Amino acid sequence: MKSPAELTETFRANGLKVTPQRQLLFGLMHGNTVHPTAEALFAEASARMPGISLRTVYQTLTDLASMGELRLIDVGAGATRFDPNTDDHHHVVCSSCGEVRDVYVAGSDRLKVDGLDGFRIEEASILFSGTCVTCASDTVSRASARG
Amino acid sequence: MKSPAELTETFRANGLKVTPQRQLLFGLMHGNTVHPTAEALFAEASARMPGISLRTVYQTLTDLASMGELRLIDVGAGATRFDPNTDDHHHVVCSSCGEVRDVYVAGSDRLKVDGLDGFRIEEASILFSGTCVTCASDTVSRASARG
DNA sequence: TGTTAGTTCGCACTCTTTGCAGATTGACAA
DNA sequence: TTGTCAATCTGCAAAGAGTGCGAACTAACA
Repeated sequence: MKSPAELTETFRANGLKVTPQRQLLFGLMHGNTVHPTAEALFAEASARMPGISLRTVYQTLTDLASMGELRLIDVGAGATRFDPNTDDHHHVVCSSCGEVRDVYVAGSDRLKVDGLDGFRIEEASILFSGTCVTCASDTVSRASARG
Repeated sequence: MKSPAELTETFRANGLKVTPQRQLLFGLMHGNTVHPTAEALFAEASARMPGISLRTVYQTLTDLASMGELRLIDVGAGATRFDPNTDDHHHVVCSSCGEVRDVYVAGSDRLKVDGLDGFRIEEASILFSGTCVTCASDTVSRASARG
């Protein structure tokens, strides 16, 4: 995702207005690596700008996504996550706490895929799921506490 | 997924009852390759057994999934799809019509993944998306009809 | 400073899925 | 065949995540 200043330019260039709400969201998303949900972002935004609406958060996030500045991630559980990292990458999600991290995969061009008959592929996304370090050690702690 | 007869055994062995509703659903899912949604399955089931409830369809599908007889697929658009194919495979979805097909991927063991620090990976799923043959030719037809 | 098109906000509403509870019915024993 | 009892079914309410809409508001530019 571009910087807040660059986004300001881009929005104006596209005939879109740059409102305080949007500037706040640009700032909250820039460099953000936690892959927040719209609700989470709304909570952060509300703390800084009481009265901002969830509707506006969704609106702005959708605008950014359609401009290619943001990627929507569906980890298959609950709400959509938003990712300002537009590099070619994939994700890993903790099935226990829901944490999402970016992962970089090399060698995917050498995969042999059978069954794509006729499909014109536009995208391939890999989602790893498992248990993060924190949740893994929590499990260990609880186990030893128990027994 | 096991055959309806085998599932009948398995269910009883697990203390679960085998009702007409369940038998119908076993039959509808066995060998099913269209990756139906719960709604779609409910429609098919209703045609054969008027009065069956959507709640029961969800219930049975969930039971089958937790027994490992069915896989839940989230193609990131609308409802969950159900897949009786329990082989190690992945999926491709048509972003135009929503059709889902199974694909088999070889070489995924040789992928180099960076960023999994500490995660204990339990699963990796690959989702391809693009345009299926039917939708691709439809687009062509419309284009030539227009021009 | 005025004009106007783009925004914001709140609310109603859709869609998918789940919780609940009373009525029903498989499964097994007698 | 009948009885018993836990498992199941159904319908309805409700939760979670978004989206459509319209009135009020406000950037952006002349």
